[in-house]
Amino acid sequence: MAALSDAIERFIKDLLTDDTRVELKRNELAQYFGCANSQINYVLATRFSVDRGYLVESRRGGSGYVRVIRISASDVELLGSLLQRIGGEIGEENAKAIILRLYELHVVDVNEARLMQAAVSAEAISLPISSKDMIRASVLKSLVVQAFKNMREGK
Amino acid sequence: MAALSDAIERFIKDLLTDDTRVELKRNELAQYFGCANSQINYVLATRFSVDRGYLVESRRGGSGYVRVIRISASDVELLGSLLQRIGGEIGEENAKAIILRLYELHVVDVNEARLMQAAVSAEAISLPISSKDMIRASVLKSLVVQAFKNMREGK
DNA sequence: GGTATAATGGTCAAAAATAGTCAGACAGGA
DNA sequence: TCCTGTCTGACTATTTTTGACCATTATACC
Repeated sequence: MAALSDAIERFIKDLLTDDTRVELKRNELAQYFGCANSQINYVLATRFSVDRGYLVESRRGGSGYVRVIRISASDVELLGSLLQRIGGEIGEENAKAIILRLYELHVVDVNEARLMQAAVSAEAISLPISSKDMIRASVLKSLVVQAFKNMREGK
Repeated sequence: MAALSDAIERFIKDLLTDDTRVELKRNELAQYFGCANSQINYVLATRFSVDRGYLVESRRGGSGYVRVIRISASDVELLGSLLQRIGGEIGEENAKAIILRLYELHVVDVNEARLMQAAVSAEAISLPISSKDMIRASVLKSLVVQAFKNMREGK
Protein backbone atom coordinates (compact mmCIF):
# COMPACT_ATOMS: atom_id res chain seq x y z
CA MET A 1 0.00 0.00 0.00
CA ALA A 2 2.35 2.65 -1.21
CA ALA A 3 1.35 6.19 -0.49
CA LEU A 4 -0.42 8.21 -3.10
CA SER A 5 2.68 10.35 -3.50
CA ASP A 6 4.67 7.26 -4.37
CA ALA A 7 2.20 6.29 -7.07
CA ILE A 8 2.29 9.73 -8.60
CA GLU A 9 6.06 9.75 -8.49
CA ARG A 10 6.14 6.37 -10.22
CA PHE A 11 3.71 7.57 -12.85
CA ILE A 12 5.81 10.58 -13.73
CA LYS A 13 9.05 8.65 -13.71
CA ASP A 14 7.57 6.09 -16.05
CA LEU A 15 6.78 8.87 -18.44
CA LEU A 16 10.41 9.89 -18.17
CA THR A 17 11.98 6.54 -18.97
CA ASP A 18 12.37 7.19 -22.66
CA ASP A 19 12.20 10.93 -22.87
CA THR A 20 14.12 13.36 -20.75
CA ARG A 21 11.08 15.56 -20.28
CA VAL A 22 7.33 15.31 -19.85
CA GLU A 23 4.59 17.80 -19.91
CA LEU A 24 1.67 17.43 -17.55
CA LYS A 25 -1.58 19.12 -16.78
CA ARG A 26 -1.68 19.54 -13.04
CA ASN A 27 -5.43 19.37 -12.77
CA GLU A 28 -5.81 16.39 -15.08
CA LEU A 29 -3.22 14.49 -13.12
CA ALA A 30 -4.88 15.33 -9.83
CA GLN A 31 -8.20 14.25 -11.28
CA TYR A 32 -6.68 11.00 -12.53
CA PHE A 33 -5.38 10.21 -9.06
CA GLY A 34 -8.47 11.59 -7.36
CA CYS A 35 -6.58 13.96 -5.13
CA ALA A 36 -6.16 17.63 -4.39
CA ASN A 37 -4.29 19.56 -7.06
CA SER A 38 -1.76 20.68 -4.54
CA GLN A 39 -0.87 17.05 -4.02
CA ILE A 40 0.85 17.23 -7.37
CA ASN A 41 2.90 20.16 -6.19
CA TYR A 42 3.86 18.21 -3.12
CA VAL A 43 5.15 15.33 -5.21
CA LEU A 44 7.03 17.64 -7.52
CA ALA A 45 8.61 19.43 -4.59
CA THR A 46 9.61 16.34 -2.68
CA ARG A 47 10.53 13.91 -5.46
CA PHE A 48 11.60 16.05 -8.37
CA SER A 49 13.87 18.57 -6.75
CA VAL A 50 17.11 19.84 -8.23
CA ASP A 51 19.07 17.77 -5.76
CA ARG A 52 17.37 14.73 -7.16
CA GLY A 53 18.25 15.72 -10.66
CA TYR A 54 15.10 17.29 -12.01
CA LEU A 55 13.96 20.66 -13.11
CA VAL A 56 10.33 21.69 -13.04
CA GLU A 57 8.92 24.45 -15.14
CA SER A 58 5.35 25.52 -15.40
CA ARG A 59 3.00 28.05 -16.73
CA ARG A 60 -0.36 29.12 -15.43
CA GLY A 61 -3.40 30.29 -17.25
CA GLY A 62 -5.04 28.99 -20.37
CA SER A 63 -3.24 25.97 -21.79
CA GLY A 64 -0.84 26.06 -18.90
CA TYR A 65 1.37 23.09 -18.10
CA VAL A 66 3.91 21.57 -15.76
CA ARG A 67 7.08 20.34 -17.38
CA VAL A 68 9.43 17.95 -15.63
CA ILE A 69 12.94 17.64 -17.01
CA ARG A 70 15.49 15.04 -16.10
CA ILE A 71 18.90 16.65 -15.91
CA SER A 72 21.79 14.96 -17.62
CA ALA A 73 25.40 15.99 -17.31
CA SER A 74 28.84 14.57 -17.97
CA ASP A 75 30.59 12.86 -15.10
CA VAL A 76 32.93 15.73 -14.53
CA GLU A 77 30.15 18.27 -14.48
CA LEU A 78 28.05 16.09 -12.27
CA LEU A 79 30.79 15.52 -9.75
CA GLY A 80 31.57 19.20 -9.65
CA SER A 81 28.00 20.25 -9.23
CA LEU A 82 27.39 17.70 -6.51
CA LEU A 83 30.43 18.76 -4.53
CA GLN A 84 29.42 22.33 -4.88
CA ARG A 85 25.91 21.51 -3.78
CA ILE A 86 27.17 19.75 -0.70
CA GLY A 87 29.31 22.73 0.24
CA GLY A 88 30.62 23.20 3.74
CA GLU A 89 27.65 21.64 5.46
CA ILE A 90 24.51 19.82 4.46
CA GLY A 91 21.43 18.49 6.19
CA GLU A 92 20.29 14.90 6.15
CA GLU A 93 17.45 15.35 3.68
CA ASN A 94 19.56 17.07 1.07
CA ALA A 95 22.30 14.53 1.56
CA LYS A 96 19.82 11.75 0.92
CA ALA A 97 18.56 13.48 -2.19
CA ILE A 98 22.06 13.62 -3.59
CA ILE A 99 22.67 9.96 -2.88
CA LEU A 100 19.39 9.09 -4.52
CA ARG A 101 20.50 11.01 -7.55
CA LEU A 102 23.73 9.02 -7.74
CA TYR A 103 21.64 5.91 -7.66
CA GLU A 104 19.29 7.01 -10.38
CA LEU A 105 22.26 7.91 -12.53
CA HIS A 106 23.72 4.45 -11.94
CA VAL A 107 26.81 5.83 -10.29
CA VAL A 108 26.09 3.59 -7.34
CA ASP A 109 23.90 0.55 -7.04
CA VAL A 110 21.18 0.14 -4.50
CA ASN A 111 23.36 -1.36 -1.80
CA GLU A 112 26.02 1.24 -2.20
CA ALA A 113 23.40 3.95 -1.96
CA ARG A 114 22.11 2.42 1.23
CA LEU A 115 25.57 2.35 2.70
CA MET A 116 26.00 5.98 1.86
CA GLN A 117 22.71 6.87 3.47
CA ALA A 118 23.71 4.95 6.54
CA ALA A 119 26.95 6.90 6.70
CA VAL A 120 25.27 10.27 6.67
CA SER A 121 22.22 9.42 8.73
CA ALA A 122 21.42 11.40 11.82
CA GLU A 123 21.92 8.19 13.75
CA ALA A 124 25.44 7.78 12.45
CA ILE A 125 26.48 11.36 13.01
CA SER A 126 25.26 12.03 16.49
CA LEU A 127 27.06 14.91 18.01
CA PRO A 128 27.57 15.94 21.66
CA ILE A 129 30.39 13.43 21.35
CA SER A 130 33.55 15.29 20.71
CA SER A 131 36.23 12.90 19.64
CA LYS A 132 36.95 11.96 16.09
CA ASP A 133 37.12 8.30 16.99
CA MET A 134 33.75 8.35 18.65
CA ILE A 135 32.14 9.81 15.60
CA ARG A 136 33.84 7.30 13.43
CA ALA A 137 32.67 4.46 15.60
CA SER A 138 29.16 5.69 15.32
CA VAL A 139 29.43 5.96 11.56
CA LEU A 140 30.94 2.56 11.21
CA LYS A 141 28.29 0.90 13.33
CA SER A 142 25.67 2.27 11.04
CA LEU A 143 27.58 1.00 8.06
CA VAL A 144 27.96 -2.46 9.45
CA VAL A 145 24.28 -2.76 10.26
CA GLN A 146 23.41 -1.46 6.83
CA ALA A 147 25.76 -3.91 5.15
CA PHE A 148 23.90 -6.70 6.84
CA LYS A 149 20.57 -5.35 5.79
CA ASN A 150 21.85 -5.17 2.23
CA MET A 151 22.93 -8.75 2.37
CA ARG A 152 19.52 -9.91 3.50
CA GLU A 153 17.90 -7.97 0.74
CA GLY A 154 19.92 -9.32 -2.16
CA LYS A 155 20.69 -7.05 -5.06
CA MET B 1 1.77 -14.16 33.72
CA ALA B 2 2.34 -14.68 30.05
CA ALA B 3 2.95 -11.00 29.75
CA LEU B 4 1.46 -9.00 26.98
CA SER B 5 4.93 -8.51 25.59
CA ASP B 6 5.34 -12.24 25.27
CA ALA B 7 2.14 -12.53 23.29
CA ILE B 8 3.18 -9.77 20.95
CA GLU B 9 6.60 -11.31 20.59
CA ARG B 10 5.02 -14.67 19.78
CA PHE B 11 2.72 -13.06 17.25
CA ILE B 12 5.55 -11.37 15.38
CA LYS B 13 7.77 -14.42 15.50
CA ASP B 14 4.99 -16.54 14.06
CA LEU B 15 4.79 -14.15 11.17
CA LEU B 16 8.52 -14.68 10.75
CA THR B 17 8.49 -18.47 10.64
CA ASP B 18 8.24 -18.71 6.88
CA ASP B 19 9.48 -15.35 5.76
CA THR B 20 12.56 -13.60 6.99
CA ARG B 21 10.75 -10.29 7.20
CA VAL B 22 7.37 -8.88 8.16
CA GLU B 23 5.82 -5.53 7.80
CA LEU B 24 3.58 -4.24 10.55
CA LYS B 25 1.43 -1.25 11.30
CA ARG B 26 2.32 -0.20 14.79
CA ASN B 27 -1.11 1.20 15.55
CA GLU B 28 -3.01 -1.74 14.12
CA LEU B 29 -0.95 -4.13 16.15
CA ALA B 30 -1.46 -2.11 19.32
CA GLN B 31 -5.17 -2.00 18.59
CA TYR B 32 -5.25 -5.74 18.03
CA PHE B 33 -3.63 -6.35 21.39
CA GLY B 34 -5.57 -3.54 23.03
CA CYS B 35 -2.51 -1.83 24.37
CA ALA B 36 -0.64 1.44 24.11
CA ASN B 37 1.20 1.96 20.86
CA SER B 38 4.44 2.42 22.68
CA GLN B 39 4.06 -1.12 23.93
CA ILE B 40 4.96 -2.24 20.45
CA ASN B 41 8.14 -0.22 20.58
CA TYR B 42 8.93 -1.82 23.89
CA VAL B 43 8.58 -5.29 22.46
CA LEU B 44 10.64 -4.40 19.43
CA ALA B 45 13.35 -2.92 21.60
CA THR B 46 13.51 -5.78 24.07
CA ARG B 47 12.78 -8.83 21.92
CA PHE B 48 13.88 -7.87 18.45
CA SER B 49 17.20 -6.22 19.11
CA VAL B 50 20.30 -6.78 16.99
CA ASP B 51 21.87 -9.16 19.48
CA ARG B 52 18.75 -11.25 19.42
CA GLY B 53 19.07 -11.51 15.69
CA TYR B 54 16.67 -8.95 14.32
CA LEU B 55 16.84 -5.70 12.45
CA VAL B 56 14.03 -3.19 12.61
CA GLU B 57 13.29 -0.47 10.09
CA SER B 58 10.38 1.92 10.03
CA ARG B 59 8.85 4.92 8.41
CA ARG B 60 6.44 7.49 9.80
CA GLY B 61 3.70 9.44 8.11
CA GLY B 62 1.05 8.35 5.65
CA SER B 63 1.35 4.62 4.88
CA GLY B 64 4.15 4.28 7.35
CA TYR B 65 5.27 0.85 8.60
CA VAL B 66 7.51 -1.11 10.90
CA ARG B 67 9.59 -3.83 9.29
CA VAL B 68 11.19 -6.62 11.26
CA ILE B 69 13.96 -8.65 9.63
CA ARG B 70 15.28 -11.93 10.96
CA ILE B 71 18.94 -12.74 10.40
CA SER B 72 20.68 -16.08 10.63
CA ALA B 73 22.40 -17.28 13.78
CA SER B 74 25.87 -17.11 12.28
CA ASP B 75 25.24 -13.60 11.05
CA VAL B 76 24.00 -12.58 14.46
CA GLU B 77 27.22 -13.82 15.95
CA LEU B 78 29.35 -12.01 13.42
CA LEU B 79 27.40 -8.79 13.60
CA GLY B 80 27.44 -8.85 17.36
CA SER B 81 31.17 -9.42 17.57
CA LEU B 82 31.88 -6.66 15.09
CA LEU B 83 29.71 -4.15 16.89
CA GLN B 84 31.33 -5.08 20.14
CA ARG B 85 34.76 -4.70 18.64
CA ILE B 86 33.87 -1.23 17.38
CA GLY B 87 32.67 -0.18 20.79
CA GLY B 88 32.32 3.45 21.75
CA GLU B 89 35.23 4.67 19.70
CA ILE B 90 37.66 3.29 17.19
CA GLY B 91 40.70 4.46 15.26
CA GLU B 92 41.05 4.53 11.54
CA GLU B 93 43.30 1.48 11.27
CA ASN B 94 41.00 -0.72 13.30
CA ALA B 95 38.04 0.55 11.37
CA LYS B 96 39.73 -0.42 8.13
CA ALA B 97 40.48 -3.83 9.52
CA ILE B 98 36.83 -4.39 10.25
CA ILE B 99 35.81 -3.31 6.79
CA LEU B 100 38.40 -5.62 5.31
CA ARG B 101 36.93 -8.44 7.32
CA LEU B 102 33.47 -7.71 5.97
CA TYR B 103 34.96 -7.85 2.52
CA GLU B 104 36.71 -11.15 3.10
CA LEU B 105 33.49 -12.58 4.43
CA HIS B 106 31.68 -11.42 1.29
CA VAL B 107 29.32 -9.23 3.26
CA VAL B 108 30.34 -6.34 1.06
CA ASP B 109 31.93 -6.27 -2.35
CA VAL B 110 34.99 -4.28 -3.23
CA ASN B 111 33.15 -1.09 -4.11
CA GLU B 112 31.07 -1.18 -1.01
CA ALA B 113 34.17 -1.69 1.09
CA ARG B 114 35.78 1.30 -0.55
CA LEU B 115 32.75 3.43 0.19
CA MET B 116 32.87 2.37 3.79
CA GLN B 117 36.53 3.22 4.04
CA ALA B 118 35.86 6.58 2.53
CA ALA B 119 33.17 7.20 5.10
CA VAL B 120 35.43 6.52 8.05
CA SER B 121 38.65 7.94 6.69
CA ALA B 122 40.46 10.63 8.61
CA GLU B 123 39.76 12.90 5.68
CA ALA B 124 36.03 12.37 5.96
CA ILE B 125 35.86 12.81 9.69
CA SER B 126 37.93 15.91 10.24
CA LEU B 127 37.18 17.50 13.53
CA PRO B 128 37.71 21.03 14.91
CA ILE B 129 34.46 21.61 13.06
CA SER B 130 31.69 21.45 15.50
CA SER B 131 28.40 21.17 13.65
CA LYS B 132 26.71 17.96 12.76
CA ASP B 133 26.01 19.17 9.26
CA MET B 134 29.59 20.12 8.64
CA ILE B 135 30.76 16.68 9.58
CA ARG B 136 28.12 15.13 7.41
CA ALA B 137 29.15 17.25 4.47
CA SER B 138 32.69 16.14 4.88
CA VAL B 139 31.68 12.50 5.01
CA LEU B 140 29.44 12.78 2.02
CA LYS B 141 32.07 14.47 -0.08
CA SER B 142 34.40 11.60 0.52
CA LEU B 143 31.66 9.19 -0.41
CA VAL B 144 30.86 10.94 -3.62
CA VAL B 145 34.48 11.08 -4.73
CA GLN B 146 34.91 7.43 -3.88
CA ALA B 147 31.78 6.46 -5.78
CA PHE B 148 33.23 8.07 -8.84
CA LYS B 149 36.54 6.35 -8.36
CA ASN B 150 34.66 3.07 -8.14
CA MET B 151 32.87 3.77 -11.35
CA ARG B 152 36.05 4.54 -13.25
CA GLU B 153 37.57 1.41 -11.84
CA GLY B 154 34.80 -0.96 -12.75
CA LYS B 155 33.91 -3.87 -10.53
C1' DG C 1 -6.45 47.65 -27.93
C1' DG C 2 -8.53 47.06 -23.34
C1' DT C 3 -11.01 44.23 -20.10
C1' DA C 4 -13.51 40.58 -18.16
C1' DT C 5 -13.53 35.80 -17.61
C1' DA C 6 -12.19 31.25 -17.68
C1' DA C 7 -8.55 28.21 -17.25
C1' DT C 8 -4.61 27.09 -15.28
C1' DG C 9 -0.95 26.60 -11.83
C1' DG C 10 1.17 28.11 -6.83
C1' DT C 11 1.37 28.66 -1.71
C1' DC C 12 0.70 27.82 2.80
C1' DA C 13 -1.16 26.22 6.84
C1' DA C 14 -3.87 22.83 8.99
C1' DA C 15 -5.31 18.15 9.49
C1' DA C 16 -4.51 13.33 9.14
C1' DA C 17 -1.76 9.32 9.42
C1' DT C 18 1.92 7.25 11.11
C1' DA C 19 5.89 6.13 14.28
C1' DG C 20 9.32 7.35 18.39
C1' DT C 21 10.74 8.78 23.12
C1' DC C 22 10.71 9.06 27.85
C1' DA C 23 9.43 9.42 32.54
C1' DG C 24 6.84 7.26 35.73
C1' DA C 25 3.24 3.87 37.49
C1' DC C 26 2.82 -0.93 38.52
C1' DA C 27 3.60 -5.63 39.77
C1' DG C 28 5.98 -9.72 41.04
C1' DG C 29 10.07 -11.95 42.61
C1' DA C 30 14.80 -11.98 45.18
C1' DT D 1 11.69 -3.84 50.70
C1' DC D 2 14.03 -3.13 46.48
C1' DC D 3 15.00 -4.30 41.93
C1' DT D 4 13.69 -5.36 37.45
C1' DG D 5 10.90 -5.94 33.74
C1' DT D 6 6.13 -4.32 31.92
C1' DC D 7 2.99 -1.06 30.53
C1' DT D 8 0.90 3.42 29.83
C1' DG D 9 0.21 8.18 28.57
C1' DA D 10 1.66 12.48 27.24
C1' DC D 11 4.39 14.62 24.17
C1' DT D 12 7.31 14.70 19.98
C1' DA D 13 8.67 13.82 15.06
C1' DT D 14 7.79 12.81 10.35
C1' DT D 15 5.29 12.33 6.14
C1' DT D 16 1.28 12.78 3.46
C1' DT D 17 -3.07 14.84 2.09
C1' DT D 18 -6.41 18.41 1.74
C1' DG D 19 -8.52 22.94 1.27
C1' DA D 20 -8.89 27.74 1.06
C1' DC D 21 -7.07 31.46 -1.13
C1' DC D 22 -3.66 33.70 -4.44
C1' DA D 23 -1.33 34.55 -9.18
C1' DT D 24 -0.90 34.29 -14.04
C1' DT D 25 -2.21 33.83 -18.75
C1' DA D 26 -5.03 33.07 -22.88
C1' DT D 27 -8.92 34.46 -25.10
C1' DA D 28 -13.43 36.22 -26.03
C1' DC D 29 -15.91 40.31 -26.36
C1' DC D 30 -16.44 44.96 -26.82
